Amino acid sequence: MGVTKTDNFTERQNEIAQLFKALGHPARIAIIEFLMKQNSCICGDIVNEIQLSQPTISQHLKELKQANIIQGTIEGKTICYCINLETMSKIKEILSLYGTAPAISCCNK
Amino acid sequence: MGVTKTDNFTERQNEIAQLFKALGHPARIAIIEFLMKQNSCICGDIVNEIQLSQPTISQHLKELKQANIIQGTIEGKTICYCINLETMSKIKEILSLYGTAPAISCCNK
DNA sequence: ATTTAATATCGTAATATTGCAATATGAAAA
DNA sequence: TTTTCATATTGCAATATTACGATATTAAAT
Repeated sequence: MGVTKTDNFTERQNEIAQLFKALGHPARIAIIEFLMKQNSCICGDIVNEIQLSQPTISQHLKELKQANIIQGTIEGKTICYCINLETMSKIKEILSLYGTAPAISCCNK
Repeated sequence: MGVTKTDNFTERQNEIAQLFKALGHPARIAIIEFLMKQNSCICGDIVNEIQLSQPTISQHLKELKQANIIQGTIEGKTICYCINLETMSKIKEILSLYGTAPAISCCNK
């Protein structure tokens, strides 16, 4: 149905999935990498950097913002986006929980 | 269009996005958490644990398998799935690249 | 050989996502 | 205050995802 049955899962599971989903598109990965590469905030040059239309980039930025992965501050008629380090740490913490080696395992012998 | 323009991005960016996309559903998060909780491989009791039909679970397992996040080994008429720790480390490495504080930043003052 | 049990695949309906052209908005510059 | 520039929103077409019933597959048990 294309509709996710969120009721079956915990709030935390849904929240985690939302975070990863927001990272699950190459344009959004490219945006994050660009923000990192700049080592500071940039504004609208993302559109020049990435070969997608301005509305499409704007939409991807919106999704990253909604997931709290980036944040934007208005600077005159420009907007300055950068990575939300708190959210990034949060994601890393989640992953450390998933990545520890189990004592017994049939597959990792 | 619902179609992702993968050509605009590097192979690595597409690969990373695929990994996160695979993690971007609460059922798949629940599956991973269950696999971790078991601290060993499990088989088909995922269907009992998660309130989704057997075909749906099977589909989610397939996606996780294709992304190399889990792996399954056949054990008689049962299949034993477990987390692929190598892939998990890979994802963690990627995130460490994204999560380091930039020297100059307009948002994190 | 048949049955049973576990998992996968197919087909399909409902909904979500992606992308863009057109247009709106909002703030500085002229 | 009109223009200009940067970004957001709307509307829509194409494709992808999610979910499940029905059915296939596969291997052990009888």
